[in-house]
Formats: sequence, structure tokens, C-alpha cells
Amino acid sequence: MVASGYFPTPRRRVLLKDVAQAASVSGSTASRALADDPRISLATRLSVKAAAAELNYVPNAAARSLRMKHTRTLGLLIPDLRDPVHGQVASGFEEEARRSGYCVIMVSGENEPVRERLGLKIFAEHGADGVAIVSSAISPREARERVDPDRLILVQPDHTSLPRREGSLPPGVILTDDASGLRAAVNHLVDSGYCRIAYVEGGGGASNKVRSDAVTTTLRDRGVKTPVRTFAASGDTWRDAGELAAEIAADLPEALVCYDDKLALALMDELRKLKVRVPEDVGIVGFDGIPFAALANPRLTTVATPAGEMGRLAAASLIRTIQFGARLDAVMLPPELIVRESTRTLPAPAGRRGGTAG
Amino acid sequence: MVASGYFPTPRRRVLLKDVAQAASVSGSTASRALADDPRISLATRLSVKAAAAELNYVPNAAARSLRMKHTRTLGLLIPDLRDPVHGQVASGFEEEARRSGYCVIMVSGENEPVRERLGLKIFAEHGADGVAIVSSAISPREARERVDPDRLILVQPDHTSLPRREGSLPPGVILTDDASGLRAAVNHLVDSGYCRIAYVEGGGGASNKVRSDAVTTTLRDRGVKTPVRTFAASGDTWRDAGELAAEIAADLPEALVCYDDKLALALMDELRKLKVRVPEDVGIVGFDGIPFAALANPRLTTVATPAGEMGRLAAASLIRTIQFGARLDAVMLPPELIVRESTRTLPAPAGRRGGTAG
DNA sequence: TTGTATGCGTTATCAG
DNA sequence: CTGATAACGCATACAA
Repeated sequence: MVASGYFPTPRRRVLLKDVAQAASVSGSTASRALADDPRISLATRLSVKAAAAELNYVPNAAARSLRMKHTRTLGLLIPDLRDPVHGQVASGFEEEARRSGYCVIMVSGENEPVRERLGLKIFAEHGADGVAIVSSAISPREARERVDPDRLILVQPDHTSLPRREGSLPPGVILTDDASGLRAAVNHLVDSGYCRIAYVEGGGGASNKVRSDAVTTTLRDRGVKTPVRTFAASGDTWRDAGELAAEIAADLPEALVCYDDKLALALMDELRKLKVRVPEDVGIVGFDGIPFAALANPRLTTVATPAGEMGRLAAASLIRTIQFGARLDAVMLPPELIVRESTRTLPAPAGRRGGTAG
Repeated sequence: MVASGYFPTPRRRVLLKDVAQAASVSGSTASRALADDPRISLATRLSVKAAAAELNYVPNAAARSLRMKHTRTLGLLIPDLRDPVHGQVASGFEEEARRSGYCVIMVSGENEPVRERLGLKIFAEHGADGVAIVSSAISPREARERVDPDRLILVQPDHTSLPRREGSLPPGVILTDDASGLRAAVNHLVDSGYCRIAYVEGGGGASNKVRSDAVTTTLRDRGVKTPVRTFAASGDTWRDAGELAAEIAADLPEALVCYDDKLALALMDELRKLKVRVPEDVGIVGFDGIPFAALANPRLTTVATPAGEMGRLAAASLIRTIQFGARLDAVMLPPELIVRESTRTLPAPAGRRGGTAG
């Protein structure tokens, strides 16, 4: 041994056995003490805990997991953390998870099946006790093949194979009642005197179809004869908002029901370039209720969904299942129409029953 | 044994030894084969891999970590996933991490020291190979006490104890050059003829001070005599945008430099309620360059920062350090002024040199 | 009430 | 080139 130098803190990680030694007990006693095992006397329990605190003991999750067969970890597969809606879902999920002592490993799937499958594999390797998939590109069927369905929850799955009626929802699915939301929106529109209403699509997912259909049928139910026009999503190509706005402006409907707020906002922006005024020239309603919809000019009328709540619910549901073996249930959350400035009450042209104008 | 029923798939998890058995080799050979150890013959390597694929083998990360002393996991501590800026940082971080085969465990600190410390502890328990803290509430000093500084990166740390000059930045820090961004913004403003410029604060963090100071000194450097007014952040209380807008509207400056885009957007909304027009009555510039700033009406002039890039950089830096023992470096990213509609060229009142009006 | 011994699934060391 | 064996850090069945 050379006397010359000793190392400041080679800082070997402190193990349970170190704590045990410091408290002059065996490893098992230390383990039990830290776990508040009632069999351990209060005295030793305290002294062990003191030692642990003193030494700054941090249990090794890997070792524990290996032994315990669970990780207290949840996997969250989400398309895009930059999206306001997904951000809210993620936020709610993480918060609820951690409230129960779970930590979450998050992977963004970018809406690409390949990445999503990779994410699922990661969850498997890390032994996630449960996983939530938000709005995925892969089918619910495939998802359930790849991860234990009892430990899987699908949040707003955007897949056509999924029935959308409340009663027939398979367990482990959380979604919003888009149809009812759109119905409210369309009702608001026709109550306000709008007739020539168009729907602006937003991708080829199932939600798009549900929303589109809801618009159509509600309009029919309300006796509106004017056919519903539908913009965009022509073929597979994605068109940018500018093009879309131009097409819309060329033959303006009275109101536009948009697939979501992002689209609505982008459209409003492009429409403004084209000198069409909202709501004077055209009414617009969005979907989602993202925070900036409330700050837009004009403020956007929208169908708000409880995104954060869905995330929280997903985590809570998963954890309940894990801990108590409860069955995963299916829940369909009600969205809420928020009427703001992007729609108005139209002056009644003929003599129809309009809304009660203020 | 009763013959009555057999269980469909009690599905015991398939282990390495199962793969080994299926390929008729020992566990060690199987392990090596899957790791592409060159010592294993191509033939057996292939057969092992085939068996693994066939059985759908998924390695157990916990066991591996326990043995390997690393987890291929990164921890990301972030204030709020709902915030557009943080969402972008998180997105970039996750993407880059996963590109290198790392997975990320994310915890939101809510800007509360208690939660942040808890998050750090979680990372420690799970043996994160590296951790990034975004804009935290705890001091860099404390952070470095709680996690190995060689494995820690601070993204846009909002703490006064940190020097902000490029040369003197401690390693492991990634931030934007807010001062230069604000300088550009203010220069743009005075070039456009603005004189009576006010700064609107956004919390008591260090960034706020940096930005505020940059406004003040730039104005002084440009020879603007009119004193800079500062709104809000009175004491500790947080005031809502409405109040703030009222106070501002009561004695309108020519332009408002806002702490960030969120604030700017909220202010624009409230100002509109108060019938003050942007940019006719007052110019506004934000900071961050969140996507919706581009869609606002009027579109927001702002100092855009590369949020996603910071996240990516943080992850890349961490991983480089982990894998190659490289030193963490300090980097200060340049923001970029984006001039849009919320500021305009003022008609020159007297005979000063104005910008080159178009 | 506490200690001893064992195993969780992998990788790595050391023989063959 | 391949196989037995130990060890990673912890929790628990069993013994005392």
C-alpha cells in the first residue's frame, strides 16, 4: 500500500449490506426493517433506517425487480410529445403514475408501426408492469398480441377495427365520445343559423371517420338538406393548410368543422392571408380544446376533450389492475363544447327558427 | 393430475436458457451468440438467433443491468410536459436517446424542489446511466450533489448561481444565449422606430433577469434615453394576464418585450379585450418560438430557441460521455429573431434614422 | 425477533 | 469454439 494518495470518494455504491453492517444487523433484517416488516422491533427498525439515511442508501431497482418479478414501472407509448394533446395525456399519465410510486418510461412512436413495435419491445425488456398506448398506428389486435392484454390500455385508439359504441367497447380502452361532441358542435351550428356546413378531414384514422360521420348524421337528423362537403385527405397525400385554405376559400361554406384544433388554427391563419374573416365570412369549430385555442384571435369554438384526465385515468386503471387484479374497464369520456368567437349567431335569412340571439 | 383442463398459455416468460435449450447449446453460448460474440461460429450463432426469434425471446433488462452495471436508460427531469417548449425538449431528448438504443424515464418536477429531488432519487434507484435536468427549481450545486456530475446535464438551468457568459460556463450545461436573442429583438425594435419599450417579467428565475438586463443594456447601448419600464412579478405573487394587461393598457408603452411566447400570447389576448390593437397601438415580441406563435393573429414576432435541438444535444452529449468517457461540454445555442406581424415599422415622428421602411 | 441460505436471469471468468 | 460456474443486489423461506 502506497501512502502517497488516497482517493477522495471512489464512491462505491452503498448496498443494503453496508446499511446492515452499519446498523449491526444482517442483510435480511435490514431489508425487512426498510420494508417496515412488523416482525422487526421498533428499535432495530429505527436504527436501520437511520443507518440507511446516514449512508444515503439507494436501493437497486434492478436487483429488486429481478427478485420481485415486477418493476413498478409503466410504459407509455405516445406518437409525439410536441403535440399539445399528447403532452397533456403524457403529463396526466406521469403524474398519476408517480403519485402511486410508479415511474414511467416514455417512448414516442411517431405514428410509425416499426417504432411502435420497438417501443413495445423496450417495455417488455424492461418488464413494465403495465403499458398504455396512445393513439397508435398498429391495430389493437396486434397491440394485444404483443403485450399482455390484462396489462395494456389503449388510449384513444385511432383504429377502424374498434367499435365506437359505449356498450361494445372492449376492456382496456379509454376514449372520448367524439360523436357526441361533434353532435353538440353541429347542433350549436344549426341552432345558430348555419346550414352550409363542411367537414375538414385530418388524416385517415378512425377518429376522422367517426367525426365526419357524426357531422353528417347530425345534420341529417336536424333536417338540414344542404349536403355536407368534405375537404382534404384526398388520397394518401397530405396537403398543407395553405392549399386547403385556398380550396375552401374558392367556394366558402358557412361553417367549417375541423378534425382538430391544430388544423382549425392553421386554417384560420391561412384563411386570414386570403382575407376571409372568421366568423364573419365563415364559422370555424375545432376539436380537442388545446390551450391555445382559447387564445386565438378569434378565440376558437371547439369540442374540448379531457386529455390530461385520460392520461391520469389510464395510469390509475393500470395500477389498480396491477395491484388488485381488478379488471380493466372501458370508459368513454364526454367531451364538452366550448363556444367562443369563431362561430356566431347568423342573422336569420328567411323565417327559420334560429337560436335565441342575444 | 386431473385430465379435465389444461391451461391455454400460462405463458411463462421465455428465458435465455430456453433459447439455449432449443438451440441445443449452453446458456453462455446462447448469450454470446445473441451478442454477436465473434468467438461463436456463424452456424451456431444463426441457430441460436433463430431459436430466439422462434420462441420470441425477450431479454430481461433487470438481470442484465444487475450484471452489467449499466441500464441503457436515461433520466429526464422536466417541469411540465404540457408546456410546448418542454414538450419539444423532451421530444428531442427521447428521439436521440432511442436512436442510440437508450430508453428514457421521464419525471415531471412541476418546478417543485421536493418533486425534483424525488425524481432524482428515482433515477438513482433505477440506475439511470445519465440524467438531464431541464430548467429546474433546485440549484445546480444541489443537483450535482445528488447525481454524479459526470453523468448530469443541465438544460437551460434557471438559476442565478450560474454564470451566463459563454467562456465561464461549467461543463454539462446546455443553454440558449438569451441575451443575444433579446439584443437582436431590441435592436429590431429600435431600428423600427420604437423608443418607449417595456419588459414584461415572467417569474423570478435567472432567465428572467438575463432577459430583462439584456433589454435594458441594449437600449442603453442604442442611446435610447427613455427609461425601460418593467411590468409584473411584483413580489412573489403571480398575477394573471388580465390584471397585467390592464396595468399595461393604462399607460401604454410603444412596445412590449415579453418573457416568453406564452405570456405574449396571453397578453395579446387580454389586450384585445381591452381594445388595444397589436401592432398598431403596441408592438409585442415574445421568446421561445413555440409553434403557435406563428399562427397567432397577429403572428408573433419572437426570439426562437432550438428547444428540440437542446433536448437532442443533451441526450447525445450524455451518451457520448457514457460510452466514450468523453468530457461533458458546455454549449450555448444561438436563438434567432423571427420578425412577424406583432411589431411594425413606426412612422418616424421627428427626424431620427429609422429602419429602411419597405 | 433475527440470521442463513437460496434464487431471480444475465454476463463474464476460467477451463476445456 | 464451447461449457460449467460464479457473481450482480436484493427479498424471502426456513431455521434458530
